[in-house]
Amino acid sequence: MSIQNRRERERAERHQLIIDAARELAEEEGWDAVTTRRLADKVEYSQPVLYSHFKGKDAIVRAVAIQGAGELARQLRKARPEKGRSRLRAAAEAYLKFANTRPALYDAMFVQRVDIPFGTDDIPQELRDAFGELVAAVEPVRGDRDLETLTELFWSTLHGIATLTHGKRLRPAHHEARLEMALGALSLTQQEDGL
Amino acid sequence: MSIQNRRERERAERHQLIIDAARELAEEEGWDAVTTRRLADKVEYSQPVLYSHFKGKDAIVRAVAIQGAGELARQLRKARPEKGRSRLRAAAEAYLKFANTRPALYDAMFVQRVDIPFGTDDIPQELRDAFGELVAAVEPVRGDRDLETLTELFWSTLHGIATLTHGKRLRPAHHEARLEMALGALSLTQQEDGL
DNA sequence: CTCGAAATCTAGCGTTGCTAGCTGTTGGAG
DNA sequence: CTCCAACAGCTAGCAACGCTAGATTTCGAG
Repeated sequence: MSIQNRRERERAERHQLIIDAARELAEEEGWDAVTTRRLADKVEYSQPVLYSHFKGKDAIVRAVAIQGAGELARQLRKARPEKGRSRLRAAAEAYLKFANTRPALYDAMFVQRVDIPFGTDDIPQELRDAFGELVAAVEPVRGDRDLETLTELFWSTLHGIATLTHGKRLRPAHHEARLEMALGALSLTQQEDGL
Repeated sequence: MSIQNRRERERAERHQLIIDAARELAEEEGWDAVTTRRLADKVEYSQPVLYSHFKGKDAIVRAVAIQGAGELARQLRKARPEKGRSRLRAAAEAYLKFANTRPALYDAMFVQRVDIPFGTDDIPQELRDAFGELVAAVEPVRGDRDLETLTELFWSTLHGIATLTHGKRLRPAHHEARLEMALGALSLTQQEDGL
């Protein structure tokens, strides 16, 4: 039985090795550089080994994305406001910092057509966790608005800023002012209906 | 001289033919289906002809994207509020409708790594126009906030909603409520500083 | 030591974006 | 009217891609 165990352990290690190699390659040179040949080279196995671990290249990207969501959740969890600042701001800054410092990872998670199950039941726990952190950050400013809807709006705003910034479509110098304005808009004062 | 002219005219027509074919193919089957071979087939020329018009496939996508921006600008311009509703809402609805009904076009414009000049001088006029329409829609609710920054925030929010919706990451049933909430947050009431 | 199964690799398929170089057409010079 | 240079367009092919069939090596069980 212990031989079986060793084999399984080695297999799991290699599984993770592939994921790590893919992420590193993507972060260093972008996803275009992540070809099955280069990836196989990097882990020092031949191409078909990749396919004994993952159904295809997409599945590798998906695995990287899911672990990336775990990392994002961790970053959000440990983001606590300095005194005199809101939790909402701390979460927003942590989110945007993540998107900015790990653009390839962020791409795999939320930009590339990667079809992680989202709408349905089996959403990966990592994604639930990350969204949960956003919910917690939004809660103090919800007023009488629907919490989940407000979180989706918060997320959409952050995602929009992150992707447009990454595509150089927003003026970098105004990043702070934009964030300030976004937080101001989302946080305070209930509005009357029917504009 | 008229022979020269005829040649140039025919060339320009074929140029547009290629762009249209690429857009149609992308809208019908997604950008993955837009290969140089299929595109050449569709316009009934051989592959190398494409390269006498465009530097490469990227340049074709870019051309489609820029014309798409023109289309978006037109949609925004003709979006006028029904009575009792804000211009901001009319613009937001037109923007999201565009993103939703022409997802491939929207992808080429704002999602794919397509590197249209943005930050610098020579931004295509079509993009300036589209952004200008957003500015105009935001103006009535600016309060004393910076107009361009507020427009960037408005755009970011719309872009975030559009892309996350397309990726099935937001609950479709709550689309209306989310938009309502977004408009409410962006429109009214100046907030005090320093959260 | 031998054997069979499991693990791993070599080699190759079909498709991609792109290009070198041949071929047939055509408009202007003589 | 003839010729020919210039050019438009095509055929064919390259290197790199994701992926896989089938040969080969490895290694524990008997």
